[in-house]
Amino acid sequence: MEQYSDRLDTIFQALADPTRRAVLSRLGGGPASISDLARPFDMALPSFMKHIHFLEDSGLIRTHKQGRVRTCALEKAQFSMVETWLSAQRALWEGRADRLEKFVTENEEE
Amino acid sequence: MEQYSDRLDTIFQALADPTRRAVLSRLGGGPASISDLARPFDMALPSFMKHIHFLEDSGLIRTHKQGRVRTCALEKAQFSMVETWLSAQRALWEGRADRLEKFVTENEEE
DNA sequence: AAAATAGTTAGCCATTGCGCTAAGTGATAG
DNA sequence: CTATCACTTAGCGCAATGGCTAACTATTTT
Repeated sequence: MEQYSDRLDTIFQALADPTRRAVLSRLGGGPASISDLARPFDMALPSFMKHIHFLEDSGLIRTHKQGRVRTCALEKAQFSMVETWLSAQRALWEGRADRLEKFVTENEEE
Repeated sequence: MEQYSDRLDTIFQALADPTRRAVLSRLGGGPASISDLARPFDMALPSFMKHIHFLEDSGLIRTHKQGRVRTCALEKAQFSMVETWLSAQRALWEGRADRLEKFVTENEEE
């Protein structure tokens, strides 16, 4: 359970970019193709694709190609990593020394 | 309300590093000095200080120097930015077209 | 079959991130 | 008043990020 931290790294970093967050919001409404997703952004396609790859590597979206079209969809479950971390953090503030706290501190301190 | 997105950038990026998350967890237990915080990490002090500055710039911690000691403390309120974004995201999945959704989409799409 | 569409690959560039060492400052301890 | 302590500043090096253009592949459309 040491890659828990690595996953969080990647997820938080995926979320640290406005383009990627906007893509996630868009996908909240349902799946979409790369070009549909890219349209609102003033950015060359290859640049945009990097964001898609980043999101896919983080596990926040999954994609699948059919014919010449690649469709992207949210991987909602991945968001719970963030929620778990936040809850654990709150648990610490509140001085609760429960499972959650142990789990996180043991996995975070290097 | 255009810097809402910039704030999120900085906050998420602050969270995208295991050292910084560990510091936040540590501070969850109460304020601490720089050297106390740095002790567990196998890292030169100036390197560690960059993390502290990053956290302070993100607003997730605040610090204050007295004599030669700088004390750091959590700025818990800042964590709600993340929670708000997550809630908004969930609201989108659930097709709820409420205030939250509008707020986020209007501020995210560039 | 030719043209248009939807991605993809390769490579360049500037900036930022994250580590380091060396040397400096200002407060406190002896 | 000298030494130590707790940062702080300056600057270096390397890898990753986020943008670009140019050129390519594979699928539809016409």
